[in-house]
Order: sequence, then C-alpha cells, then structure tokens
Amino acid sequence: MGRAPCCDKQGLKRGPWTPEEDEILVDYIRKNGHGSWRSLPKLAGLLRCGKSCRLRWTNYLRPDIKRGPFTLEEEKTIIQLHGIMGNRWASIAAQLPGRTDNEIKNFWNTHLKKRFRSLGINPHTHTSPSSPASSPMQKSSTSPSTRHMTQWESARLEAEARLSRESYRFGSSQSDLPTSGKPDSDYFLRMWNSEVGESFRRFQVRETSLITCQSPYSQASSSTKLGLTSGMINTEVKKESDQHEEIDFRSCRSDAEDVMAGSDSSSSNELDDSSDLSLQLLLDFPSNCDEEMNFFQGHLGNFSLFPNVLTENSLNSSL
DNA sequence: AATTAACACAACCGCAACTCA
DNA sequence: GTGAGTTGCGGTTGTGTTAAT
Repeated sequence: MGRAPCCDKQGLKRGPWTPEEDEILVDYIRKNGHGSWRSLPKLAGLLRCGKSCRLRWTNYLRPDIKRGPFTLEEEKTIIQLHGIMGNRWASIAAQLPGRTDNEIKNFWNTHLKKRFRSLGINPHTHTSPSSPASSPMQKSSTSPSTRHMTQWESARLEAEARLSRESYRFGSSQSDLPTSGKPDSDYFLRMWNSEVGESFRRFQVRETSLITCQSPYSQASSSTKLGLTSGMINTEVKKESDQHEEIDFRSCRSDAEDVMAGSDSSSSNELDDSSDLSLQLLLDFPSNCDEEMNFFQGHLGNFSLFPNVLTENSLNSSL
C-alpha cells in the first residue's frame, strides 16, 4: 500500500501554528466536528496535513485541556503508573483528566527522568543499577526503593504476560473486557480504577492525616507501604516541620538521596525540592514487601493480579 | 549588552493497529 | 482474507525562552 505522503511532500505548511490557524481549526471543529482528519484541512481551508491538525487539536486546542504545572498528586500518579505501565503515555494520560499524553511524556522526560537518575535509579525499569545483587554486600544493601520497584516491575511483567495470554485465549470478543475492544482493556488500568485504586486513595487520606502528628520519616515509610502519599506527605511535612526537623528527617535518607541532594543543588527551589522528596518517599518501601504485595491479593475481588494459574512456569511459557 | 547553555514544550516522523470495502 | 487508507501512539527533533557567564 502507498504510505500517505508527508506534509512537506505536498507543499503544506509546517512548524508552529499561528493564532489565525488555531482559530480556523477551532471554529471548524466546533461547527462540524473533526470528522476525517485527513480531509479536515482542505474543508477548513488550512494548509496543514490532517495529522498536524489532529495533534494541534488534541494536544493544545481541545477545550478540556488542563493548563498549568502538574500538581504533586498528578506527579505521583504519573510515577506510579509509569512504574506499572512503562512508557504508555496515552494510557497514563487517560488517568489524568485534562492532561495530554504529549504533556505527560514531556514532563517525564524533562523532570521526572532527571530526578530518577539523580537518585541512581534507572528511569526505564525503576530499579537501581546495582540490582540484581551479585555479591553478599550488594544483596545486603539492596534498598527498599529497589525492592519496591522490582516488585512493581515483576507485577507489571506478570500482568502483561497474562494479558497477552488471555487476549490470545479469548480473542477480541471476551465479555470480561471493556466493550470498546481497544487496547485500553489494560488490566492495570482496570485495577487502578477498581476497588484497589479506591483503596489506595482511601488509605492515602487516612495515612496523611496521621503523619502530621508523628515522626515524619516513620510515618512516611508506613504510608508509602501502599505506594502512595508522596505529594501529600511532603506538603504536610513541609508545613509542619521547622528547619531543624527538616535536617533530622533528611539525615535518615539513603545514600542515593545524598547523591541527589549533592548533584541537584542548583535546581533546589521549593517545588523541585519538595518534588524530590516526594519521589523519594514514593519510592521508599519497607522491608516486608511480601506483605505489601499481598495487599493486592486481598483487595482484588473477582479480578486477580496474581492468579494461581500464573506460576513462574506458565509465565515463562506464555512469553 | 552579547553570547552561550540549559530548559520547556510544541511539533514532526515513522510505525503499528485499526477500519472498511 | 486482503490490501488501501486512516488514526493513534511513542520517540525524537526543533524552536522559543530563560538563566548564567
């Protein structure tokens, strides 16, 4: 089949959109809907390709787009979902109303990725480069953060394998999945929007209310046990603690955090600082990981992330 | 004041998936 | 079932802005 010619091959305009072009596009879509993106530019009188129009509309002109900086809550959600789903920006964006995949991708690449690296964590795998431990020393020093991310990564791989396996088994007509039949029938997203996600949010509120009257660090750890609370905890900690408490809190931080503190001092404005702390809290995880992961199994209802049928062997065979 | 570097984000490209005749 | 056409997605690049020298 012949690939649709690029804009430049048709002598169409490229580069930044002018306010006039924006107005034409918005007016046209308001009156007629976008219909076929390919025919839209001609019908609207724009010298752009349909692809460019679609991108401009979905990433910038759409009326429901939320502008402004990401909130700590959104940031936390992005980190958590990225840990689960990887670079599935569209799926992540679907969980953040008003945010576009492009915006989230840019935010990840310019802010969060950098912060991961400064913490010595691989932003792709959410794991420390030193894991898996190859020596007793390394093994004993495996950080809670690493264990946390390893757990999440395992969970992600298992669910992906399961999704593939079940997609194969049921084809595209399974009643179990959303009727759209689109790849959005992602188990993780279903989980995120299910009782489990709800439980996450409930625990988050409760734990955050506790943290304001107890030791910040110990509370943060118990809170992040559920993989949550970074932004809210941080906000509360910031509010409640004076300079002295802040230092005490930081003295408990890991070596990786020290690297972060040292290497990123140039950008240590209030927001960045608090966000770094948020990230660390989010990544932190207590040593009894099995318990945390059991949390899932107890809250999944008729959806199980770790079905009994999915043993390590079946996982391997399904991949 | 001029230049350079770093940053943020809009826009483009190419591929894969999807739809439909 | 097949292939042309269309759409959506993720990676990458380009451009404007701000900060540093």
